[in-house]
Amino acid sequence: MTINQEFRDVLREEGMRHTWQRQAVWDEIKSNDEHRDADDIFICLKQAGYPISRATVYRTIDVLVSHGLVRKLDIGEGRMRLEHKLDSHHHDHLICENCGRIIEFISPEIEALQSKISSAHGFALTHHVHQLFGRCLSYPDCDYYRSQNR
Amino acid sequence: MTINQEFRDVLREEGMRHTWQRQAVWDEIKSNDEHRDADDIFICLKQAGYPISRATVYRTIDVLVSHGLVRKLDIGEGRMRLEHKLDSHHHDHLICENCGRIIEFISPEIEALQSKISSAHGFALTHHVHQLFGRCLSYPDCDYYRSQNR
DNA sequence: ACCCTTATTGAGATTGAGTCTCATGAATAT
DNA sequence: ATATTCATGAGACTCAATCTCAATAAGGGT
Ligand SMILES: [Mn+2]
Ligand SMILES: [Mn+2]
Ligand SMILES: [Zn+2]
Ligand SMILES: [Zn+2]
Repeated sequence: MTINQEFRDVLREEGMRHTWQRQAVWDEIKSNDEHRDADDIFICLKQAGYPISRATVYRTIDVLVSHGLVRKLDIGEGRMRLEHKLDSHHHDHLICENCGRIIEFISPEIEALQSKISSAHGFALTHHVHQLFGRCLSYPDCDYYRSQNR
Repeated sequence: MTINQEFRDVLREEGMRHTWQRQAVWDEIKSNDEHRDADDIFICLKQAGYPISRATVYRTIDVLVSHGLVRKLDIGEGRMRLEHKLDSHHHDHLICENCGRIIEFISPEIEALQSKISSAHGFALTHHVHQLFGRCLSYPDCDYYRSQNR
């Protein structure tokens, strides 16, 4: 999954076709570590000159998610954010309600407690959503960052 | 908040008017402990014969939420579920992906860890979203329950 | 290289939860 | 009772995401 050739193979193993559209969406999502949404990706590709359709971007994102290459993140905005799973160990998120910053955190203790709670209730845990909302006091530019990022 | 007279007062303290529509929405939400959505409430009221509008149901829910009487629950279905906060200490949810059951859990350990993580990142925590998705092995009627509840 | 089959695409229509508009109606204060 | 002003209802509207379907192109076979 680190080089182009591999993405072509991931698709072929499922009998799916490798198109420049799919490659372009995957490349764009890989290209940075922010938590952008589908329309961000679409706009980037259009501005880079690709004649791609919004529907194809959405469809490709679903392909990437079903192959475990991308994760959708719903932070209650009415749209999905995305993140590639290349260098990723699982993590959850801290979200600043003022400036919008998204900080990642890992807590083996919480992960363990989740498993414990699930089995205590006779649940086979498949995944979880865990988000902490607040205000990032530690970033002095919280308000400035907000003004810069919509 | 347990008797009618009090809801009228809650509204009046904010200079808001007490209408039968607001009372009916609040009564309906109070009437059971499931996690229904706005349209469930609307349909119940219509079937009970109230000539209420969908817009009023949505608006009243927001009033109830802002007064701390109701909590919105987003479990990634594209719509909000609701729960009244009458007998409620804070809790989070286990959600069965097969039958749709929603089980409540409380974990003081996790709550404490959340605070710890937030302050470690210089965050002033305001609220959190924590949901465990899986399958409820402990309920033998999981499939049956699913078939009964859409 | 060329065909053929069939997955994929693009444009725009559609969906669905939730919000907004604004004329009409109702709740409260005096 | 009247006046004031907030709340309501019907339907238009928003916005992310999905769907439709005719046109296109990927990739296996020759
Ligand atoms: Mn992340
Ligand atoms: Mn609950
Ligand atoms: Zn901030
Ligand atoms: Zn179940």
